[in-house]
Amino acid sequence: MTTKKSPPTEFVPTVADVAQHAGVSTATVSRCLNSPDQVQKKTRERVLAAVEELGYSPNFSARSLAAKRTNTIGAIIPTMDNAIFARGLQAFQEELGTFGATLLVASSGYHPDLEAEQIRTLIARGADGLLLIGHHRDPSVYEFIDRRRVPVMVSWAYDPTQPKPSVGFDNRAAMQAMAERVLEMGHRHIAVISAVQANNDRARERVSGVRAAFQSRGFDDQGLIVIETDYSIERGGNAFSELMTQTPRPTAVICGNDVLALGALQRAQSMGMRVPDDVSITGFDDIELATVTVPALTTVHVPHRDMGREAARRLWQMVDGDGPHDSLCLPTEVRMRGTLGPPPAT
Amino acid sequence: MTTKKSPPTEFVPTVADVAQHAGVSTATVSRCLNSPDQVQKKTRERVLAAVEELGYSPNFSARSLAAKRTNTIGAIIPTMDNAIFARGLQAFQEELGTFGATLLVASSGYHPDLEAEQIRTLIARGADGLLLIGHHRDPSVYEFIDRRRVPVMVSWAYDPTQPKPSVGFDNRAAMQAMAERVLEMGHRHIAVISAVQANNDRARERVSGVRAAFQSRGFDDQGLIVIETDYSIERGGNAFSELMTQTPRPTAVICGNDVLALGALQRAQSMGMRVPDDVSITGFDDIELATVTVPALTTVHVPHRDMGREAARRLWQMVDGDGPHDSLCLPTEVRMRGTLGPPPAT
DNA sequence: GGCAAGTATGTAAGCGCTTACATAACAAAT
DNA sequence: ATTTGTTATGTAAGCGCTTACATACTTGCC
Repeated sequence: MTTKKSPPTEFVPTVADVAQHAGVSTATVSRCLNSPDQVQKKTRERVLAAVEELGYSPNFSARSLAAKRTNTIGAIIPTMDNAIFARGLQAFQEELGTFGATLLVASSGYHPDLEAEQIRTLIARGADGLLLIGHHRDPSVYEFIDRRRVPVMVSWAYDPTQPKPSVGFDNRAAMQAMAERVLEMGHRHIAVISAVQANNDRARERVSGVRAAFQSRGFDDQGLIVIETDYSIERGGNAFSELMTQTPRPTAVICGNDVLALGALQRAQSMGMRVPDDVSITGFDDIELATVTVPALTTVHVPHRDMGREAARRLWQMVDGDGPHDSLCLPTEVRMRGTLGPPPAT
Repeated sequence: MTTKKSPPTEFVPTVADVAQHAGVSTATVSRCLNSPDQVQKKTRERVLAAVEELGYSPNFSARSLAAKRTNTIGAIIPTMDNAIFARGLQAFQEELGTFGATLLVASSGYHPDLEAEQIRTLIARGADGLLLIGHHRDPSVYEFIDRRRVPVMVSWAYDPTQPKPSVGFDNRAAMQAMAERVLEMGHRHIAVISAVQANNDRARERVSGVRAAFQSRGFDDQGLIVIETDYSIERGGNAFSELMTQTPRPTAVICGNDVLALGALQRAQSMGMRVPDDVSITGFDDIELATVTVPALTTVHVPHRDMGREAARRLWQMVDGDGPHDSLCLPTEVRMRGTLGPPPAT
């Protein structure tokens, strides 16, 4: 039940009210709020007192309309469902906060069309800059963005040959390192559970990293089984089940991310298989959950927080008018934990 | 490296451009976009063609400034870190989408001051309505909200005696049902790992639900141990460790949510305890992970999606000017899975 | 044919803010 | 005392849109 206890009379103060209250012009009030050192200390204090007293807070729409600037950054991530992007985005947001900028997040569900629409929406909403995940998208999308002169930062990927700057990591090299560890353990029957590679350059790079490992170690990658599936715990489990019906049965399953790996691990256990004795499983991302499973997940650690922070810094510099920026590649690292071991003796 | 391939000349069309292009006035263009049936079919088609051709999309700031409406709903959740709010919020967002509204999300980190600030920010940004988690907050916050005449919907809680309408569930009754099951299993030494109860009415209600269960079953709740901690897997684990040092050692640990329970479960296992043979553990929320642990988590299922959807519908009705709304209480349900069993024979 | 009652479109006044430019106030230099 | 330069504040023109009101055009009916 809503008790409509007669609310206090609606009065939302505007600059004009503050100006009158402080005995100055609206311009001075505006300056007090936006570039305080342009106004004399004494005046400033008077204005700020008026602001306080009236409970004034500037109207965002009016401000953005006049200033042609929203102090808002848009980010479009593939999904909020799992924790993969959470930590990096959190750091991104925190860093933006130190510049007085706000973050607007949208998720595309790994769907290119939806992503394009979200980009349009965020730009229409006046986003001063955009954070996008991965380089791959339709050229028309980039055309639209360039037309509106909106700075873009790409993250969760690193490719200096692409037109947009990125702060990320080398998905291919990272996965190659992981796959090499798997090969070194003695595994020869290896399978990959990957995200759908179409429209996802990170997934493609990771699979190609596995192949690169085979080559670098002098093996043939013809026999490598790759299953593509959506990211979810259950899908990971299903893919794992499918893999276990193959002959020869893979002794190691390399997963495109931790969520998939979690699903595989859980399925293995509920199938009565011991990990890593009967089968090895590896992940990618090193989300919090990876340390909590039993055994803990062997995975590729990604410096999510550093990545988010640095992406925010550089993107904001671009927004603030500084010239184009170089890309930055952050180091990843294989975290050996409990799910990778030598193949079974058989 | 950023290749600044000379971008196409910047030209962002405005209503005036579209109007001229279609040979009508700006008012007509505006009407075409906002209330299409007010304009004749023939004219409308002409205008829409111009819109298409110029790639026009209305400036959000200008539109909100003029219309005094943003079609934006703000939501402030305690945390994005774990999955607890993800599903409900997703449904909330989807439902809003069907009304043409957008969602702005902020997180407060369970901190009342931060939450108050976020509320101010969202209102300054012109949010037409607000989704808040739980009823409890400082009266001055509600005063501010009422002054601005911003409709508020409370969720993840249900209390029809509170001034703001809510769409949620009865935290107390839900937890009472769970605790009764635990008691029925024969447990007498029971501990609770709760979120910090200060400023969190949901946590308080849940603990009080456990006590209510003791009473309803004719037991004394004096011996009930309650540990408060932040929500995180690790904190849950630490709390669990601490509980296991108590004498008599609890045979069942009721957790305030699934994340805490997950931490407890994992810690139990890494301590070499068998669940539920040596100790029972229960959760709350039924997030995806709860079904994936081994054994799967016995927990309280909350209809997150229904809750989100219904909250969106009702909040939007309030925004659209319909009168005050009743609160809605959704049913919860104890999901018996693998982590609750009878106490050990000893 | 003329009038009332619609219906479709145009005109123009803001919405609340920022900011280029104008002005005022003052200090330093002549 | 006048000029010049510097700094602090004021004036007012928009930013791109919506919408109340005015106007023009239909149509139906006596």
